[in-house]
Amino acid sequence: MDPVEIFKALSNKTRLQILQWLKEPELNFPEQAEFGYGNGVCVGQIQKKAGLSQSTVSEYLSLLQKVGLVKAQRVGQWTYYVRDKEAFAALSELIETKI
Amino acid sequence: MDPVEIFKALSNKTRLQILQWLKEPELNFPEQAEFGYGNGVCVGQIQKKAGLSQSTVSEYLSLLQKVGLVKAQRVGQWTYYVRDKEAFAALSELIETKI
DNA sequence: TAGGTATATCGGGAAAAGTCGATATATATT
DNA sequence: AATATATATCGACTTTTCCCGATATACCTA
Repeated sequence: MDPVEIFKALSNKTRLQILQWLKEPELNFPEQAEFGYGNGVCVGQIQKKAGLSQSTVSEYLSLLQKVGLVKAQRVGQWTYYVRDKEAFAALSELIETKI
Repeated sequence: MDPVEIFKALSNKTRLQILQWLKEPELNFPEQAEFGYGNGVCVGQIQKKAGLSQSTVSEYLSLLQKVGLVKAQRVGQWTYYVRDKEAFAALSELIETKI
């Protein structure tokens, strides 16, 4: 858990938006319904909603995963992403107690 | 309160360090003692401890103030900075509830 | 008002981040 | 094996950040 890297990851409007969307997947990614939400939301859905290029969104997601804010899971040809709730709780705690 | 700007301000080792120092001024800025801690810690003390140039530290502090993480107060020729506790509480809250 | 001290602002060069299109890789289907 | 689809990686270009020295401004004191 490197705070500087985490804050860098959060210093971007689109990435922040993605995280907010992932807070309520059913609401924000209705097209994901036919594949279920059990594993998370796949890159394509997120890319479509973000409106940036496929490569950019893929990089953003892997960055968010690298710093631990989301978890990724490959299922078939899809990679599903979910918000990591514990990471946010830990970050919140850190902000009040350490910074 | 613009989250992206706040996170940008926090995305720097030195700025993060300064905020941590300001959490315990008596401990981290003993030389400030002779002027008291009532108003906060002045730029010179912070600059000396950070080891970066005067201009850089001055800019960092005014950036931290712009996004609301610290409060500044001019007293004579000195500008004193203090951590804004409420801002951190609000940020912590935002991280758990909105992001 | 002249000089000293503390802080702020400006201009710039180097490094990092943002973003893209092109291409590579992994998996699924025929 | 060939093709199609989803995702990842690469190379390039533009914008932003980092950090400095030089200079300006504000305030204090003689």
